[in-house]
Amino acid sequence: MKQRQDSLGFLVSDVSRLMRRAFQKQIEGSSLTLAQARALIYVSRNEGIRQVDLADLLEVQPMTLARLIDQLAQAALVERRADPADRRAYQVYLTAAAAPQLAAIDEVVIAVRKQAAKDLGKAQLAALHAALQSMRDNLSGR
Amino acid sequence: MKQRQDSLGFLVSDVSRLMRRAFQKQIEGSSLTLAQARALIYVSRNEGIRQVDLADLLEVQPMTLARLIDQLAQAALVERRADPADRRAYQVYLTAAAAPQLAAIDEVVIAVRKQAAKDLGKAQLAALHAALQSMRDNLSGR
DNA sequence: TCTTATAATAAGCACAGCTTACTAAATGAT
DNA sequence: ATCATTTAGTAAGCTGTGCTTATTATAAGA
Repeated sequence: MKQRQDSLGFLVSDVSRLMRRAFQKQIEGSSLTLAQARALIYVSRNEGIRQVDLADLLEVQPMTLARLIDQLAQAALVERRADPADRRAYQVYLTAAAAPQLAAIDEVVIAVRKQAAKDLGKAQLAALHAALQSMRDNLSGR
Repeated sequence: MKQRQDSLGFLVSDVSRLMRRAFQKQIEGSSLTLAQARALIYVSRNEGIRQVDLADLLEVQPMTLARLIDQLAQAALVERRADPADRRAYQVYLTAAAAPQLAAIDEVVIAVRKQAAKDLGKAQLAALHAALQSMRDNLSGR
């Protein structure tokens, strides 16, 4: 055994990188990146959301989100519609083409989790989830 | 409560991003990035290691590691010495300037962990660590 | 009305990884 | 011994994902 004694932060960043790698390998062909997939999922759960609110949900800067929406719009998976109540703002909606992509994402997400967490029991998985969520809350500083 | 129901992968990537953000904020002035810090720590635990072996330990491509070593060498924190047994290879050593940097890194690492994991008990933290390590092993594909 | 705040974005930078292609040296096969 | 293959390191350049700063148009508050 390797006795690496990594600190928590480095460990999380490792796992994140490796999960991204696994994701990208398995979603090959759909040409979606992890960040795009995440944004798409959030749009699907909040159709009609404004960009600024979506950015807040995703905890990224508005500019970061704007580019993601650009990419998803170019792939014809979402569309911007003018907010009737605010002429500065857009509302983001899914297109019909999004459904199969969302299904594909879901499959990959499940497959990656299966691979990564295959040695964890149900209770361990739940504990892990709770711990990570608590960490995110503590770090999000908002 | 926000009821986000994120999948494990996205959650890990969130936490990773937020921890990186916290790290960079706190290590301000030392001009080290997270990846550089990680590489420096690994050098400190394996002085004289060859680059290719270090890359393997860090689970990055040799090219990725070469650039990290470039940066650390330019900051005069490590130095390359010719491997006496293989004229193609370098061995990587710390310089005297590395010690205070390593100490600073350690401080920040501890501070970030404290902030992130402040709601986790000792046992929970240990379980989290174990779970993440198991995930890394399952994903590292080697 | 006039000032300030907000939504989106343009421009451009930083970080951290990758692939491909190359050189020099080591290793293995014939 | 020679020749082919593999290996260590790196140059060049791309990608993904985030950031900051500044600009424009609009909305909202004083």
